[in-house]
Amino acid sequence: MITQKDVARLAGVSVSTVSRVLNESSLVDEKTKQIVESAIKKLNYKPNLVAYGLRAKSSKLVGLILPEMNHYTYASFAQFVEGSCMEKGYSMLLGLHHNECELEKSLVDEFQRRNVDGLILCLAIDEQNLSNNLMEYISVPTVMYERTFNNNRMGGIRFDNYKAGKMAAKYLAGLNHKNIACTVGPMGMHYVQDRFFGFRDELTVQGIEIKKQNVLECDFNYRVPNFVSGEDAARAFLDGRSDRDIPTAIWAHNDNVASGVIKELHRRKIKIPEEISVMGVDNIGLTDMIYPSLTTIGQPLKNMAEKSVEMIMEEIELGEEYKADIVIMEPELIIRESTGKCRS
Amino acid sequence: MITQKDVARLAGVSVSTVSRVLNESSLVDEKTKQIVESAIKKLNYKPNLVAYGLRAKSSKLVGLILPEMNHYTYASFAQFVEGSCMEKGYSMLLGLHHNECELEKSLVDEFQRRNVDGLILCLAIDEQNLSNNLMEYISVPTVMYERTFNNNRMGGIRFDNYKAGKMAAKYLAGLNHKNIACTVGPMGMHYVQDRFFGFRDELTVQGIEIKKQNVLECDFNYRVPNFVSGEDAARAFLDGRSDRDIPTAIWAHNDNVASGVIKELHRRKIKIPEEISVMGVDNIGLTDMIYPSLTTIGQPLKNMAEKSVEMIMEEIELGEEYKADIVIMEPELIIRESTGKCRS
DNA sequence: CTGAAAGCGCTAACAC
DNA sequence: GTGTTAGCGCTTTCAG
Repeated sequence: MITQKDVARLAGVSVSTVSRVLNESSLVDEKTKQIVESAIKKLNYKPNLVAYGLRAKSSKLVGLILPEMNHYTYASFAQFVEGSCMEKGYSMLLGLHHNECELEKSLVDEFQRRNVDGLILCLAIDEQNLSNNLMEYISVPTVMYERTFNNNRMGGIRFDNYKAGKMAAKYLAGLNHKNIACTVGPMGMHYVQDRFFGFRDELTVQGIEIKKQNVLECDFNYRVPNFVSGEDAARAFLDGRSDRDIPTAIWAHNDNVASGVIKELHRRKIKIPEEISVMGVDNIGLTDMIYPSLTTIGQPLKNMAEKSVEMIMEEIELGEEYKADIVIMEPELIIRESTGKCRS
Repeated sequence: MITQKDVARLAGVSVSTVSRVLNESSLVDEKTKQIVESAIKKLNYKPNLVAYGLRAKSSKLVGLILPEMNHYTYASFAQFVEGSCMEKGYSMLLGLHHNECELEKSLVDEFQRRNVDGLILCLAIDEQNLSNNLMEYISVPTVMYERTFNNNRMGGIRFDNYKAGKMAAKYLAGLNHKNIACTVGPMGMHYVQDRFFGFRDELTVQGIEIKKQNVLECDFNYRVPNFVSGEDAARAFLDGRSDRDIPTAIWAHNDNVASGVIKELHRRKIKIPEEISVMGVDNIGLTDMIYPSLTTIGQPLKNMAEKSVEMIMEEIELGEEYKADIVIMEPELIIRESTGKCRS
């Protein structure tokens, strides 16, 4: 390993001069600067970031903690976070907690022991369960992703799930659908609730009532893949019903579930969207790859990732002055082929 | 931040004693050990890993460098690598180079400056272009993922692409298909070549000749999504052909492309697999979510990830003694709904 | 068995 | 302007 010492020796100066050149603390003679710089180049010296971090008490490291990576939204979010960090001269540590609190805690610990400058965190559990527990462990600037809560100490960023639900309902109502079904995840999760309440409220505004048997809570327990829940849901909405009772539109609370719905409809040779319109939320990569391509409400993942990193940077900069804020990002209606006018 | 100093003060011992307790270098009296341990607990002291790393010249950090995260195989591989690292007490830095050599180089640089103990690297470019360039920059234990090459300095791990091609061909031939089409990526990439050569060679073994117009090189340039290439390919295999000329089976060189093929077939109301069988490679999450679910040749991503980390650990341990090895992992035939017996 | 001291590679006061 | 010195939090000789 080449160190400042080596450079200093070659250039015939002291290490602090080398340091000064590197940090552009202008108080260095142009001539010595040149000499040092050529020595740096000759030795191909690169400052060691561990030592820098120890001394400067800043690691230039951001820790990103997510549930998993097998899910498009997380993978994509991670990709954008990485990009933003890189751009700002930070590297990204990635940890996955698989929705296990123990793992989550040890990741937080580990990352803090690595002096991360900031943490972007998507909690394993609902905000209720956590507040007392994990919160005290965290002593670095943190942005909560997706599961936010107000503690005016940590920033948060999330998607406007309520509005997403409303947009979906409005769009389907605008296509003249009256008999509408939907899936929901476990209502314990805020974001799940929000999506559903938005959907229901907007239907009410539109003068549409959603029948109880047309709302299906999926067994969203991480043991059954989402799309299988979708297949089950489609079955529930179709089996043993008279034609009049069959919904003309199905809104799934996420795209994975929607893909399962579509799969089951294909299996039954039901035409999409001619007979039944299908819609999701998230705008994952899959939406364009299936037939028919899926109409959905998109999350602005890139913006959310960039904003998260910006918030972290701001928090790092301001320190105590920082005032925690929860940023809620706008959903976007993305119309593809899986939805159409109601024909009955 | 709580440091050893604080613990030492509280326990009434020296920092070196604290360090000894932490590192279990047994030469410490049971009684003082107890005192120190209770002080540690009381203060909730956690050793700082940056300082440890600087001193020990081991960061307990593995750097994973991949092209991107929007692709299922990479996301999944990353997930498994993270899990393996975690298990072994390592954290994972993640970097994405988006197939840009410049970015790749700066990631390697950056990670090395962070004293990563090892690197798992999926190159941005084909091995040819790189050897002179990047190789010299890398001075830590490295495992090449997916794009391997023999330089007996770095380990490598990849999927047996040739065999994957063979397995696909054998399976389709076994279903009695004779008129078979396939897609290929840019033949400059070894792994693309391997898949195709395996496919072609096995067809020859089976006494089947693949017509030139039934091999379509996709414009696999990262500007067009894979699945769009698949749609284009399907069109090319179908348009302006007499019924006799239309293939009864299409093998795509990856699952994303296969999904595009399926999409286009749906659009034309062609029954899968009754009229045309479709098959892919990789076994990405999508394969189960589309209709019909996709028969494919699976990569053992979990094994590959675990093996990569093991190789890194071995290399770290053995140092100069380490003998670089290229490990080639077995493909697995996964039969789903998109393929069936030839009916013509 | 334990404490004191040196040093990992770097930066920042403080002299000169 | 530049060199000297101290110190970030830790481990590891070396004495005792």
